[in-house]
Amino acid sequence: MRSSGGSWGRILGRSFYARPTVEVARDLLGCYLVHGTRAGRIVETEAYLGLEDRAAHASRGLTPRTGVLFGPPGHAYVYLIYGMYECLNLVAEPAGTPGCVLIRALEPVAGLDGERPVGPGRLTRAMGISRRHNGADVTQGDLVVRRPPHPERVRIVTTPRIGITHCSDWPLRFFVDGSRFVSRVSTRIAEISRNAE
DNA sequence: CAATAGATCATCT
DNA sequence: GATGATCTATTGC
Repeated sequence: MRSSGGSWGRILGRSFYARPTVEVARDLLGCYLVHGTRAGRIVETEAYLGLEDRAAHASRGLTPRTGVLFGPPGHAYVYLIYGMYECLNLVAEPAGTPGCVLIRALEPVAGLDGERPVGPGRLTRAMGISRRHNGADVTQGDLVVRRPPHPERVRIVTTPRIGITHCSDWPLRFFVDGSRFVSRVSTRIAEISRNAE
């Protein structure tokens, strides 16, 4: 696999991420998360916004931890949750504006050796992603996202986000309709629509 | 099935 | 010192 013509498509560049967080979250569905020889197809995401979104880390403002969220788009934000699991986010919006997309579930594609990359804490474990990737540029290097040459046209289901206490009604969770690899399907559905590809 | 408890620690108050 | 964008095992119906 070469960087331009690999079987998993072209690497998503900075401009893909420098857009409204919700757009990025929806458009990431169907793309491939690739770390070394491991790869998975993104089938579930959540958008986390800025100061107005009390569920987002960025709502606390600029702190040592949240610095990446206020930085340039196309970087990884990885943090430890519940002392035990690590969550992978991709920073969106232009530099200076916070916003990120939590990757919640992957469909296994390569190198995962039977581990089910479903759920934010499990997929990082399966993909070998950890806090060492915090701040890493995902438009180049060993951790990247690729868009397939001919993306499958899918239905996108929109629901409230999972596992949060604030803003728990905001419809900011997106998943590929019908995928077996979604963390929880039985949530009340806000909307079903189609993606652009 | 659904509901609950426990593990475990960086971050912020 | 409390909290939390989780997961697993266990209990209870």
